[in-house]
Amino acid sequence: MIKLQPSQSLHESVREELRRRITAGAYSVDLPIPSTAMLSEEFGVSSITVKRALRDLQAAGALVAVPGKGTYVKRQQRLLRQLDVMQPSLDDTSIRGVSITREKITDPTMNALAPPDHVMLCIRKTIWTDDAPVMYDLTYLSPEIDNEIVDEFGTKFVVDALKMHSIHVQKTRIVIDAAPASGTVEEIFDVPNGYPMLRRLYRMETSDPGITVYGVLQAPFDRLACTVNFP
Amino acid sequence: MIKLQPSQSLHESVREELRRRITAGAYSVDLPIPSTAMLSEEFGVSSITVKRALRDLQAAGALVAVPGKGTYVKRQQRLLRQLDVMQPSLDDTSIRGVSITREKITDPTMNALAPPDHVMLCIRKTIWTDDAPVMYDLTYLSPEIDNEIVDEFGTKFVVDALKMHSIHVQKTRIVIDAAPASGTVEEIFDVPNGYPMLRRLYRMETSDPGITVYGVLQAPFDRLACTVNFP
DNA sequence: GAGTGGTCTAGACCACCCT
DNA sequence: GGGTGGTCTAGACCACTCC
Repeated sequence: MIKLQPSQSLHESVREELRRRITAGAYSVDLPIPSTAMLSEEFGVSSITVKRALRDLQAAGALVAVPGKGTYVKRQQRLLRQLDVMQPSLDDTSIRGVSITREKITDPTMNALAPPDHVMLCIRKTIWTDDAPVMYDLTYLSPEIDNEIVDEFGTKFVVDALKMHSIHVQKTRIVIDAAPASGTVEEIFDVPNGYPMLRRLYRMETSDPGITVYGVLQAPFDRLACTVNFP
Repeated sequence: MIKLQPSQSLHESVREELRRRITAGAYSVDLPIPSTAMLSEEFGVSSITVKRALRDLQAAGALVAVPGKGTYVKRQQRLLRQLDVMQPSLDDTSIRGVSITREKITDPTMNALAPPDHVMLCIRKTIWTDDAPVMYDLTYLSPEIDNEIVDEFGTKFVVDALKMHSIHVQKTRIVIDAAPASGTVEEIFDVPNGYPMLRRLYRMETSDPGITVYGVLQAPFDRLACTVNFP
C-alpha cells in the first residue's frame, strides 16, 4: 500500500513514487516497467489511478507507452544548438521536405514579428537525427522567388538555399517561447497533446530587399535546447 | 450528440470542439463556461469524458478551473523580454524574495553550464506583474560574498545588487529550453503538473574573478517569451 | 489466447463556493 | 442546500503485440 502524503492525492503519490524509481534507475530502459495491473496491486490502488499517474508521466516526457507491448522509461538525450549561428549543417542531421504550398500566415503567435498579410510561399520540413525527428520547420517567403531556388528548399535549409544564389541574411529577429503541442506536431513527433515544445519564431531580412523570410521552428522540450553567449 | 471524426477519440472530439469555441470567443472571459454536467448532456457523452477534455485544455493553458465555482477561459497576455539586455527593472514588476540558503547545485539540467560542486549561496525569488507571478528565479553564488550585498538580494536582481558594489558582468552563457512544471513551480504559478515552462539557465562571469553567478529563471509558457536580435 | 495500454461509462464521495 | 470541479473506484470493450 502506498503512503498518502498530506495534501497529496493518490495519483500524485503514485506518480511521484514512480518518478523517484525512474530517476534512481530502478527500471531498465529496454524492458517495459511493470504493467498497470501489477502496479495497481503493488500500490494497493485501482488500475485507473495507476493509469492516471502513468499518463501524467508520459505528458512530462518520462515514460512512453506502446499499446500492446508495455510502458517504457524514455531515454533522455537532447541536442544543444547555438542560437546565433544560423543552421550549420550537422553531420548526423538530415532534412525531409514535407510540403511546399502557398498560404497566408494565420498563426496569431507570429504577430510579434509583424508578418505581411498576403499569400506567401510556405515550406514545411522536418530535421532528423538517429532516425527520429528533432525539429519541425515552417518557413514563409515572398512568392516571387525563382523556381530554381524553390526546388532546393525540400532538401536544404532555406538560408543555405538562398546563400547558394548569393542572397544573404542581414538582420534576424528571433522570438523564443514554449508552447503545448497540438495538431500537426503531435503526429510528427508522436507526442501527446499538450507536450511542452520549444519554439523559435524568426524573421530574417536579406540582401535582396524584396525577400524577407518568416518562420517557426519547433521541437519537443526533451530533444532540443538553445545556447547563446554574450557578449 | 458530438460528431466523431475518424481516427479521433471521443474526448479528443470534445476537446477540439471546445477549443474551437474558445478561440472563436463563444465563451465570455468573466463568466464560467457551462458545467461538466451541461456539456456532458449537450455533447451526449459521459461527464467523465468531458472532464478529461477539460483537464487537457487546462494542461494546454486554455482553461482554468476554480473548484466550487466553475471553469473559465484563461485570458492570454504574455511578457516579451529582450534576452541580451540583462534584467532592466520594469515599472510594473516587483520582486519578492522567497529564501536565501546555502546549497549545492543538484539539478542535472545545470550540467550544461559546468557548475562547481561545492556548497553555494542560493537565492530564490519571484517576479510579479499585475499581482500575478511571472518568473521564478533561482540564483547560485560563491558563499564568500559580502553580507551587505546578500541582504539586497531579496529585493533586487542579483546583477543589480552586484553592480551597486562595482562588480560587473563580463561574460554570459545562456541555455534556453522548455520543461514540464513539477514540484515548487507548480505551487508558485498555480499550474498543473506538466505545464509547459520556458526556462533560461545562465552562467555569468564577473569583473571579480572569484564571483561567477549560476542560475535558472523559469516562467509559464503563456506568461513570458524572449526576444533576440542579430547581429 | 493471454497480456498490454487506451477509451468510455456509471456511480460514489469529497471540498469548495454561493445564496 | 444545491451547484461546482476533483478524486477514486469497478467494469466493460477495443486494438494491439507476442507466443
